[in-house]
Amino acid sequence: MELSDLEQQRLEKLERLRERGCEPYPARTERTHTASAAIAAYEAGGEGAEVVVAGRLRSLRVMGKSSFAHIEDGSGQIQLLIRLDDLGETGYQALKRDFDLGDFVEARGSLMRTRTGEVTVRVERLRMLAKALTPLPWGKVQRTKDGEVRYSTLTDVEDRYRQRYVDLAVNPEVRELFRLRARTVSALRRFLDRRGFLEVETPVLQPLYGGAAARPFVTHHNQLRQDLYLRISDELYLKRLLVGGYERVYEIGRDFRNEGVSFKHNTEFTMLEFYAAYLDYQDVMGLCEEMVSAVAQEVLGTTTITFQGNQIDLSPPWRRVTLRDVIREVCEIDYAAYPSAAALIEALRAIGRQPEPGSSWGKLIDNTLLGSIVEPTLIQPTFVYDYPRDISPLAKTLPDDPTHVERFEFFIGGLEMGNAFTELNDPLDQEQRFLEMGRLYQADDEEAHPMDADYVRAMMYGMPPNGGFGMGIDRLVMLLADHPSIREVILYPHLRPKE
RNA sequence: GGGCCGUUAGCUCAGCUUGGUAGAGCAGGGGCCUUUUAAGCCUUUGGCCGCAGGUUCGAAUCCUGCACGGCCCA
Repeated sequence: MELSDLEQQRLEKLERLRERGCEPYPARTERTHTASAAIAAYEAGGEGAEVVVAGRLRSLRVMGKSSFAHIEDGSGQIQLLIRLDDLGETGYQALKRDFDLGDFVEARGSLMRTRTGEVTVRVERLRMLAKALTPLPWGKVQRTKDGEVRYSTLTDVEDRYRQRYVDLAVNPEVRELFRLRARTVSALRRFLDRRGFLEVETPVLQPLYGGAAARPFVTHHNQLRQDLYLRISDELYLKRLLVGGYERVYEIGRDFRNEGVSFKHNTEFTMLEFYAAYLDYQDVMGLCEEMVSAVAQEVLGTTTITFQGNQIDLSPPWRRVTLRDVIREVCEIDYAAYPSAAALIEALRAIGRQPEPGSSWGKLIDNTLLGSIVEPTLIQPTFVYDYPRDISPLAKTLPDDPTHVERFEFFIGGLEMGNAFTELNDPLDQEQRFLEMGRLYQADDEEAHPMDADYVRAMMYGMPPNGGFGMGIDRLVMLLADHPSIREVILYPHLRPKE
């Protein structure tokens, strides 16, 4: 391994420690208090109490015969006072020469308060727990009465994503962001668990993909000599469970889509899907707005959030508008007046749009009218409902309009957050839809929904009427954390290999 | 896929317009300093200027291509 000059210097320090009989990577520690627990113990009358704290050396102010340091652990920071008189000549020299910012250390000592009022451990023994050979790119931190100002820390996004551990070590707000993400997921689980949903796990490797319009990744099982797809959604496996007799199921898991990346797309992303027997899509809208606002309340303590400068009110009820009406409202095109792809393309050209050639009527509505034109305007939570039948092969047709289905998507902050239907549970209709999809798409279009004969067979045994729902967790976290990029809220976003 | 921008010390960034031996702050090394907190003072090390070509007596700087990343558009 090639060591930089700075790393070489630290290696020499490590060797000096070893020569003196100090193991730089001991297996065990004797920590008695976290940083915040030690401070709490002092505040509870613990002046002079013995504690052992441990953490990463965050700052070091060495003076001739007395030094101050801060160490940081999972709970926060605490100051250490290290005096020559307390440690002895050898120990104090070691601190000055062989300890660096970034090292994990353990300090035994007594709790006190300094002249400036900060609770501090007066150290009697200082021990290396893990020598850091590579310096962390910390900037200095100036603590002011309103918080802290940080200087020149790691900011390059590429470095931050490629070495997320460094990003986390150095930028506390990034650590906080992923705590928020974890709290979001657990709040979703709690919400669904309380309402009688059963959490299940379905296959990630599937012999047939489905449940969404997307290109899959393909992999291969060697022994079985079988090609498998990484799932693009959980939908078809979850609904089979309703046939099995569960009334409410959900899954939170990773889906994979083999398409371009953007500020709102990562190739693998986390999806929540749930299915509930005896609910229709209007009921699901109610559950959805209740769930999202409950999660915000639990995670942020409020249902009013700010996303990219917009104040957004997540409290129910949310606006409900049909797809046809919202498109008419935003760009004055009534797609019902242009019942063919060719006519719709003309109408789009007339307002200066260049839709992708060869798009079907439904795709023009979904991608161009809704995705490009309407979606960015939907800042406040909005349910857009009743979608064209030919882009929704798994949804039940409207009772009074065979060209549309009982489906909604919902939008917040100009982002598409999720998708839901009154699920189609008529096996013969379902089979027809699969066949239709096959005719509608080119033979080589991988976005076409392949026929899933076993799914139809499951439905033949009887599937209760039900409402289904899917939501991108990453996007919900973007919203709650006010981050405009999906990569910021994924620990290890997909990047091209560097070399 | 297209356009624009970025890539210089471990980190944050100047320098490029107008070509002439590579700069700052922090971090690091040496020294002083027993209640500091961006500690302070003195001193000092550190560079494949993203990669590959081209122009030129001479390129971090001008030109071309490539890589990675960002933003915008499709």
